[in-house]
Amino acid sequence: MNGRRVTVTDIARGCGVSRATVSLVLRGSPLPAAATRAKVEAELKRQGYVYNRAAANLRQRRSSSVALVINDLSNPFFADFAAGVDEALGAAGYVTLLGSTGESPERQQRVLASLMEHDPAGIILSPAEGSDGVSLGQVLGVHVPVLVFNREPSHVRWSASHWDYLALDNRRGAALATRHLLERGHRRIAFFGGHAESSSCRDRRRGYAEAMRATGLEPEPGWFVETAPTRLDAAARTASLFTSRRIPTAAVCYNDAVALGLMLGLGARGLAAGHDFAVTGFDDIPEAAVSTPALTTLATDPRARGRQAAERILERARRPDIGAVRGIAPVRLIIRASSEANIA
Amino acid sequence: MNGRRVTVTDIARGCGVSRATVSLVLRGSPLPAAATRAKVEAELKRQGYVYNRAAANLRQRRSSSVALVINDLSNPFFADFAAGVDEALGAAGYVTLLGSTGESPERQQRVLASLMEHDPAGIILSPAEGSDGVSLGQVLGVHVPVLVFNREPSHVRWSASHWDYLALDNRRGAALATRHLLERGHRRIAFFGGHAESSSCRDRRRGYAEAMRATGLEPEPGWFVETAPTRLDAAARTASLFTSRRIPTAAVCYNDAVALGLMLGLGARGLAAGHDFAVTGFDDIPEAAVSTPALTTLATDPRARGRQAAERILERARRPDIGAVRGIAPVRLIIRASSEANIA
DNA sequence: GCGGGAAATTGGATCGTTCCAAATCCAGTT
DNA sequence: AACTGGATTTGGAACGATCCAATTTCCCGC
Repeated sequence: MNGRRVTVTDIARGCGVSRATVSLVLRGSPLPAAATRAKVEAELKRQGYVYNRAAANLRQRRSSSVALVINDLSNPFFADFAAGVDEALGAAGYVTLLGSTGESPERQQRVLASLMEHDPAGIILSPAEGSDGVSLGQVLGVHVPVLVFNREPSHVRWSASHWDYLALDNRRGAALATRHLLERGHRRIAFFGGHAESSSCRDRRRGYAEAMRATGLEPEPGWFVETAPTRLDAAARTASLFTSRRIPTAAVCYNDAVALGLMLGLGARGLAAGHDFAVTGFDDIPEAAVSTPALTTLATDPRARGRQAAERILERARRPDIGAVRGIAPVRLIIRASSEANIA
Repeated sequence: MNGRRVTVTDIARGCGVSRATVSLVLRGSPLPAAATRAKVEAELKRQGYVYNRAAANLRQRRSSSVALVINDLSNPFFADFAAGVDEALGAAGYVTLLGSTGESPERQQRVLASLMEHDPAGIILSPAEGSDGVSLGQVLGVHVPVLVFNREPSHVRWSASHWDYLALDNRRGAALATRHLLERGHRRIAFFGGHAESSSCRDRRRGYAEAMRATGLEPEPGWFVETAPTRLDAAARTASLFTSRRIPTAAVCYNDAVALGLMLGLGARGLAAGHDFAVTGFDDIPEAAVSTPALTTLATDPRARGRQAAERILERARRPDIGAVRGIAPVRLIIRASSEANIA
């Protein structure tokens, strides 16, 4: 319980060799003689030595950590992503510096500034809503490798920056869901939920609209309903779908939370999702598989995305010279009962 | 994009003062004259200086990080806990070193060893299932403050250790749910689900039994049903409740997953939870509020637990001498429709 | 017994910061 | 002009590891 930690100097003194030799043993160099190595190793164990990586990193001018900044950890999608990042970083001998911002750009600035002081080898940032690329550029400086995940901050000149980008294939995902509903015979299909100005919502709307037009259908303005990306707001705005001149028989929803909210809202109007009205989501959160009805949605494998992000940032740390990479991760349509509705 | 980071020496040279003076300015000491301070600050901005906290920590022999090791980040309960920890640590100027173990004790050992090398000011550990206190003691050593969250590793001699402990008030929670059902007039109440050997299940069963006896009722052996803590297994074992000589009219469930499973199982037997049979859960997962019927359960506020854990570990880092603390966090009964059943 | 070359070991400087004791500065007194 | 004492400033040694050039040890053949 008393203070002072054991250092290489203590070990060196304890077994009559120099600090340099102890250091060689610690790093598994082949230089030390077998007998010396054994002697040192015994002493390390005897004194309960713990390596001080901070000191080593200082001398070696390198870093053994990567910062991970997450906008919303309580969202299982991001929590899984974080787990994936940590898993891959750990396997590569790096440690994860966590920062969560709770979707606040101001807090994000503070968190990033604090993490930068710990000299991370790279930064994986899932930006808070409303992040500004210029402010980000200010805290992050120009030296540290950065990977932006999932959504685009405003005012980023990607062409001029060295930031990597990794996002889901929102456009194709929404198109897959839309085509699925079209194949089931639906023609009046709405796009429900999300903040229209967010980059992910824009992309999903675009995929939806393209799939519609590819079948010769033009989405009506009344079929776009904007909501907060939460169950509650989605439920509250269900009515908006039924004021349109041509009432939709199905909806591609911005994400699962919104879809579940819509199903609640439909229930309140006496409509059964999956029977009177078809619904699809996005994300495949655990609840999607067990809701009533089970939700047709797009699986994104956030854990694998996390591993991918970690590997990419480490690769960039190794070779800072290569140009920025834009990665779009595939999504997979999972068909369940909620899209089984008959056509009204 | 080129290498070399700016150091105090660069700043000192850049504005003709000594390193020591720059350091004083950096730390906001009142010693430097206003004019000097201004000059230095301008230079700091001009060169885009970033503080190197690792170097400072080395010199000052202190640490500005706390390690957080989580058994299962993809569980929203723990993800929320992590968010709370990070929030409180960040507010106190500390950084979170994250490690996730995926419920593997072996990986937990590796993760802890790696984190220890970064010299954290403390460790918050939510142990993997099957953790062994002796192995933990080996990696953690005896110097670093430790707080164990939520479950007890085996073979820990708490009386001899300096580890803090923080868990939910399982016993009182189960008692609250039981009393609630008793007040609604139920007399034949079962305790449904969970692995009897887990510490949390033991505690909850105990709270239930105590509440029953306090009303002069003796729980019958047939009223204890063991299940895996999952929806599926709970649904499958519903029948066991109805083989008893005196068939229960209500059940206190081990957790929400089990309760939701039981409600499914009841439905399959033609019974409506909340109408023909009363059910309570534990955890208040997001789904509990929106299931049909909505689930009466115990809210545990994991985020607040996280803040609490962070504050406790920082307090201990400040004063390592005080004895170990065992903390039991309150839980709150949330009454919803699932416990509204009439008495059969 | 000795020169020579490989193998093993080592002292001292260094990473970027802070600590500390000592040095310098600058009125204001005598 | 010398002196005083508070306010500022500063050089150099740490912190715990690693790098590097230099030194010591060891073994071999002659």
